Amino acid sequence: MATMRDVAARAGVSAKTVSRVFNNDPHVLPETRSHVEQIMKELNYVPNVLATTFRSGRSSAIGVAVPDIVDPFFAAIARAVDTVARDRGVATLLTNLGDDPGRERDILESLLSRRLAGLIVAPVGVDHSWLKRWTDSTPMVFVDRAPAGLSADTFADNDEAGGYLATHHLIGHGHRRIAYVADTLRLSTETNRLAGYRRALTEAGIEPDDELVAAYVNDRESTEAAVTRLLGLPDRPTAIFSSNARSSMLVVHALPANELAVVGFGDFPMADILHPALTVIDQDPDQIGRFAANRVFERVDHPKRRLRRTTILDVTLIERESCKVARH
Amino acid sequence: MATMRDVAARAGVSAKTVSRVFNNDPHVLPETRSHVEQIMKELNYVPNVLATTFRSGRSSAIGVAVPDIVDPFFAAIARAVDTVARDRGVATLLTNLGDDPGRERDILESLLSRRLAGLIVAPVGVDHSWLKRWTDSTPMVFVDRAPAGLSADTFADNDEAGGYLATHHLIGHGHRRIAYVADTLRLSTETNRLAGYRRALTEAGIEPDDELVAAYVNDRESTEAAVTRLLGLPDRPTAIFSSNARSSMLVVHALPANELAVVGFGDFPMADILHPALTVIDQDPDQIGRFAANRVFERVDHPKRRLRRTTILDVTLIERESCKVARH
DNA sequence: TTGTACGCGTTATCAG
DNA sequence: CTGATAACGCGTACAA
Repeated sequence: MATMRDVAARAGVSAKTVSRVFNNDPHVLPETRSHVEQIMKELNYVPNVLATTFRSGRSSAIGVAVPDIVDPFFAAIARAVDTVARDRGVATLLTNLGDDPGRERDILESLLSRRLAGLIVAPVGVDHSWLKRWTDSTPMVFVDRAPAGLSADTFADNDEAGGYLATHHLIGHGHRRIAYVADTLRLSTETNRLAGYRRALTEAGIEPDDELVAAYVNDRESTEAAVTRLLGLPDRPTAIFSSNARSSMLVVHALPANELAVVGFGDFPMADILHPALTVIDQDPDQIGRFAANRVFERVDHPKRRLRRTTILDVTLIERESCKVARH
Repeated sequence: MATMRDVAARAGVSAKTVSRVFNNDPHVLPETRSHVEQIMKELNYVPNVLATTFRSGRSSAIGVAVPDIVDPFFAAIARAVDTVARDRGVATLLTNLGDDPGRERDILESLLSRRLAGLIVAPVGVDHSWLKRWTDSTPMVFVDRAPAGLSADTFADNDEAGGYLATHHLIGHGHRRIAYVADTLRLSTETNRLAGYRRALTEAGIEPDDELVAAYVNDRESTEAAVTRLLGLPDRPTAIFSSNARSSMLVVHALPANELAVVGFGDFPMADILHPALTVIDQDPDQIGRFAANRVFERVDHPKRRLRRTTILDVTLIERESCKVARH
């Protein structure tokens, strides 16, 4: 591993000159430059990014932290960020937070202590006030969910509107007994979707019924149990609003085909090939990722510029077939 | 951002003592230790990982580079690596390579120049000889595909056996005209699967027919075109072997339901919910990720230990319904 | 145009 | 057990 000094010694110049050549400083004689470049090639010189970052305090990488890389929604956000960052010659470092809120701080702090140029987080924790210490040294952007106990740039979907849209659409198809299926109800995204669901019902003169809300649907057993319970209800539902993609996949799997109408929150690969093809609320993770990445760079380039902190993105309904299943 | 010196000054000790406390060096008086710990808490001291890594040369992070994070196969590998690394208190930095072989080197070199403890790569490039320069400073493990022009630890699936298994299974269901659908034919994984396909045919006394091989199936149009061509053949196929998950999703989408029997290489979410549910060759990405991560740490802990370089993992056939579609 | 001195935050060495 | 000093590789400030 050749260092700058090695190159300098071999080229008969000072380390500083090598540095200048590498950073395209114009104040170098063309002949000196080409000579040094020659030696750099010979020695296969690669600058130690660590030393550069350490010295300058400015890193050329941004971090992305998401609850679960395997979730196509978060994967798509990450890829979009990577695309934007790469255009700028910036590397993207992705990390999995997992679903344990208690670990979030350790993981994020380990990322931050690498002195990244910026950080994009889809949080799982319940408190982010401890991040204040980092906010003036590292631009931070939250996606999917806003932070708790901290004011920061946020790009989130209009979950309430999405919940409303889905439910309203099912009501439009004549349904009045509509079940709500969720994973955890701890996160604000879920509670907002639930609120939208309730608003649509109330607006249509339907009394929300807590018996129709099934939470903690996150694996095959819990889904089977929830579906069985719902179908066994005396006044059983004719439709289901599944509030996240993972639950949607599970519900579609557990439900006898064409038994109930279904609308899911969050599109996923293959949703359009199912029988019946699943009607969904689309979140456009690609857009979220691009916005978040651009915001990070905007904060890097213009630290003082004043910008609206919170951006709520519209969601749209993609109508396919599952919403048209007839009421039994 | 308090530094070690700040803590040292406030605690009335030297920086080295703070360092010792932080690194649990036993040679510190308990009272000194608790006093320093107190101050560290007061000042919210977080060590600068960058400086530590820079100085010591030892990083506490490993890198993972995959062609596409959104592909559930690679995402699962990455998550498995992360799980193993976290148990060891090591952070995982994930990066997207994209499908441009030309960019691979830049991206990997940018990761390596951060002086990671190890690197796990699912390569997309055609030459990796340039990596030799890094191999003695950074343990490297390849997954999914072996490197080209470089000898390194590799955990790959038995692609040839998988291709054979799938084709043999279809032959067992009475098919003799079996099409082979692929994305690129550039990568060794694909050519090995193709070799297995040919071996199964030959072994059954069936002459491989190049007209039945459709390559470059990677988006909706190319898939439509390929399927139309295959179905229009005078002696048209009665079954398809799709050699990767992405092609499988596309083929299943483009094919009229129950028109041809299908077996796909690589399982994916929802494959079991399709109509008919897709029979697949399962690759167990979770196992690959765990193996790769453990190997990295083994190389870190025991640099001199001699280990078998290449590990070929068995694949299995998950029989569902799509292989049973009758011959028309 | 080029070079010298110094420091970023931490750890290794060696002395006390 | 504790501290002073040097060094990791590079960039900044200033001098030549």
